[in-house]
Amino acid sequence: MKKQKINNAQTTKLITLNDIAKKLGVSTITVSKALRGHPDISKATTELIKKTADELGYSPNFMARSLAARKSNTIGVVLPQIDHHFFSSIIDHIYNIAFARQYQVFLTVSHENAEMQKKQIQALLSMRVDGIIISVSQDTTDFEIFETAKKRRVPLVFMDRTPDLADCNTVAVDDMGAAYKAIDHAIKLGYRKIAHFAGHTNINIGRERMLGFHQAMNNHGLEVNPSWVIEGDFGEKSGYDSFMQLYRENNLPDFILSVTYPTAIGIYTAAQEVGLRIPDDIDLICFGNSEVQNFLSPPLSCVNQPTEQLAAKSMNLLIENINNIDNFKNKNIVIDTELILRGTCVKFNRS
Amino acid sequence: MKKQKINNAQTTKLITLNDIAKKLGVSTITVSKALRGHPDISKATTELIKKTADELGYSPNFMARSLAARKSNTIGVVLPQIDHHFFSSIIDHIYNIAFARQYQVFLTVSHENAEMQKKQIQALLSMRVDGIIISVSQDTTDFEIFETAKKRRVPLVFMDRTPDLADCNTVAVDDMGAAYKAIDHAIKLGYRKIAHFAGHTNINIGRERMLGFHQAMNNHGLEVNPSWVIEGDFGEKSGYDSFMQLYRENNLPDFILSVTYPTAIGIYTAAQEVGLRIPDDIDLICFGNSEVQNFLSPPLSCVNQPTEQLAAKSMNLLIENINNIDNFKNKNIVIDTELILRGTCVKFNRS
DNA sequence: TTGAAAGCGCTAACAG
DNA sequence: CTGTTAGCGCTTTCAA
Repeated sequence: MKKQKINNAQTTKLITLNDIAKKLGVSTITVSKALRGHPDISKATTELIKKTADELGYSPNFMARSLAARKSNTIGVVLPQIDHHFFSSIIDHIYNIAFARQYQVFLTVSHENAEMQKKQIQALLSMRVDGIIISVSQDTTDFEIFETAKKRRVPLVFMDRTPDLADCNTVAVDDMGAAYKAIDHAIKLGYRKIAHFAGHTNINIGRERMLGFHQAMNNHGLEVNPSWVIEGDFGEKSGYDSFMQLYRENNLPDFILSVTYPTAIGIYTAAQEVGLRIPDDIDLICFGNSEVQNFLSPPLSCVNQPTEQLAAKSMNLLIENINNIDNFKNKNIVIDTELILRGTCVKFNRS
Repeated sequence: MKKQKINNAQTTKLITLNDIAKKLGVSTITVSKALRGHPDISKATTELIKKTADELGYSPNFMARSLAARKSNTIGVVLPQIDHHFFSSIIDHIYNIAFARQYQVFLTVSHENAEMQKKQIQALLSMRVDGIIISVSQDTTDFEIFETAKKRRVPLVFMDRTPDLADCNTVAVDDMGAAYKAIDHAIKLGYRKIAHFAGHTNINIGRERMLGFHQAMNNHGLEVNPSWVIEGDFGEKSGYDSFMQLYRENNLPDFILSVTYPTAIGIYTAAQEVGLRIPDDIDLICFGNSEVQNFLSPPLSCVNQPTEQLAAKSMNLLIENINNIDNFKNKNIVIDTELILRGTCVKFNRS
């Protein structure tokens, strides 16, 4: 007695190349080639195969394809945050470019946590991404995982936030120059009691901004008051806390260079809370632009970090590297910035 | 003469299960099991294998694993935008939950374009994701691709923005109730000349908000002025344009229910441009909360849409469905909202 | 222009 | 507790 094979509901089998091949009486490989538009196959056959595939609702299996081809056409992106205009704008552009260039992108968010970041890079390597764009988490001190990627010959591009690593691809903003510009501007306005709410200085952006700050002060012959240089992180709370600390010490400056836009928001919150007016009682400027800054009270001036350029140059660099793994020479790209002046940092308000 | 195999630099071969197996003199499958912590394998062997894998720098091949296991442990997420607090906050929570539940997530952004959205869903199906969470693009009118996913037995959860589709999983906010609450509040404040800058009404959120608006007006015996109900999209420009249109017609209302936060920003821009003050000359409230609304001038009141709940309930529902594909009954989950009152929509400003 | 052979790296099912 | 067999769906040689 023959056993009847029950084609139960669970097994709604997906159409494979083979199914199409059988139905058409050709070989699997012919179908494979036709579907990819390979010139080997005659136009007529290609047409027929494509049509049949459509009718059957064929959907190529990405896993199988990548496995066999040893290429995933996928890039990984590791960002420290996503719910922050700077990064969401960047990722937005990255998706666009990737789409145009036929790449899939795997985005992961480390939440400023180096442990997570490491796991995520491992996962990305595990998915055999062709390359990775990464903006490192603020607490990154261990670079081993980057070396691992390198050893595996998976190209890396560090974007905006780069580690202290010799010979790697970087695409960053001229942070030092930008900080210099901002402080220079403030001093020319008349400010003298100038503070810097800095981020982590183990990350390039924190360090560079700090350097630019000091350089501008020096060049103008101004001393830096150490209690006005506060290292924190890049978040809102950090801005709030730093402000409050100085307020309690009755040691508030006239002007603050805020290391990020969220930090500036923290300063706004704190100032509002203690009844101090911006820019009259205390003035500031921050790094990072976003549309809503126009509608803050007062509109917040900033150093613009061009997200589209960051995204585009990072992608180009990465793809360039992917297409030439063997003798690629790492590049370090620096992008210029400009001051965007709105309601803060535009005039000296103390008499 | 024997040919010498040259192990050139290009071929930095990745370690495979087999390599580990050979080195240890065990079988591939033993290694496979050990690495996955399968109870079949003795503790000692497992330890040894894990150690060796580490030393060799083994990284499992996700493609091969998924292909063989017929399960990718990956979910797809399709969002209409990302550079917008509402969505970036949601995706943030989704990543967190996915990580905790051992899922990889593939995020795609449709940019409010149904064509793109379709391609992206196809790509996701091609990657054999286990399920998809989607917030549909504003111009979605064709639901075929959703049916396709259904046919392929890939569970779908529509989040926040849901299509007119019978029998599907949805997680949404009580938009009608929220709009009602907002308008009810405005009317009680004393407003009578009330407008609604609506989004696309082919999408549930646009339609529901519109319904709530009308219902509240009706219940208070107020007539709706048709020229004050403007359908547009969910973006900033739409808010700006609608405002300007009414301004030019000299037909401005007292109060606007703005369909999203970006639309409200558009209204702020327009008002500023023509020298009208909010909330004194014209008042408003919008859907969607974000921290910065506190710092707008004036602070913008809103209907809060709890992003964490949206993310969590969507993920739970999806995973529940994935784990029980066969006899899962679709669910429709509705989340309550609340008014967050700040500097707008708090008092009637006309005499 | 088409196809056959071989294998990508892994795992399920079962046998020992 | 360990291993064998078979195959996931596709593509890359290379031969016909």
